[in-house]
Amino acid sequence: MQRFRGGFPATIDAKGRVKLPARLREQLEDGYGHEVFVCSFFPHELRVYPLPVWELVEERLLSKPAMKPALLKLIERVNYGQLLELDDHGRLMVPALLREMVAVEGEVVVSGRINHLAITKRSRAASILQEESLSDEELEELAGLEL
Amino acid sequence: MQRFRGGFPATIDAKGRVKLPARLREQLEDGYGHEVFVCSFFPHELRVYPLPVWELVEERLLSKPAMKPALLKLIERVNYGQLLELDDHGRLMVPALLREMVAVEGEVVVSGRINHLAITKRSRAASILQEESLSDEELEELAGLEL
DNA sequence: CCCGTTTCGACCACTTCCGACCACTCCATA
DNA sequence: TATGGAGTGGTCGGAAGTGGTCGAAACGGG
Repeated sequence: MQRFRGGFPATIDAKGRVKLPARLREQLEDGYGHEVFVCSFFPHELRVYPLPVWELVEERLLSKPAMKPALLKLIERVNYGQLLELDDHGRLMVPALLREMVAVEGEVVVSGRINHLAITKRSRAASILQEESLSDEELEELAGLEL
Repeated sequence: MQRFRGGFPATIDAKGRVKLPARLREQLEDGYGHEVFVCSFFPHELRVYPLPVWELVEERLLSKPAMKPALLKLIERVNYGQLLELDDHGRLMVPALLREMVAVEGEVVVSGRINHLAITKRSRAASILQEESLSDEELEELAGLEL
């Protein structure tokens, strides 16, 4: 199974178009075709799932027996997602509704996350990478991971 | 399993290219080929993993059951990494995004760290080597190590 | 129902970037 | 001094990214 890896810069223009970086687009189109499902789990990012992958994720979401509040919130968000196609330049046209709900526009980073792509504001990525080192407790957690 | 050992000077030129020191490059290419994954765990350094090694590390990172905050931060950082190839001179082209986000440029040190290479600013390496002696507590920790 | 406004997909043109290639210097060794 | 490996710097063309126009379709109000 093809894994998405790597973070690349991109921009969302005034019309809401995002050009997926070539490296990620290759991985996407070779493995799954050019249909994707775009949605948001969290306010700071958009997620782009290849359609076949999304169908599995959706299955898993809906099959959960107990409708815990967190799950309900998630499903409500997902319902505002969109099934989209890449145009011939590999661009996604993100509908106005999604753009409004998720505050991503202008300079963004598109990053591979194993089974989907994430679109986040570049400023957010920068602040995460530049964040000062982890606390002692956090370092403790990572001990034994053999990184 | 090939272990990386040794610290060597290198420079990152204006285009973001780093020539891996020959000694380390031999160890890398002989053992694993010329595909690498470059990412940042901490703001002051880049890490270069041979692809086969990275796949193991990634597995270990993702398989941790409890998503502790420190782990989440780490994974988010890793998502901005890049899959790269060495050019025919053994140089890595570090993408602008990573260069911006991790403050490494100009004079650096490339050092072997068992299973990966680290790229840090040379000034940082220098200050560590010149650092004043350890505190009493720190010396205490080291007792019995037979160094 | 009709028309003005908005939205979106297709198409086109320009700019930027980066990866491949080449040229040169600096040492160490013979 | 000749030679080869290592490190450094630059160029150049094709690919990738960016920005715009135009027309069809969708929508809402009168």
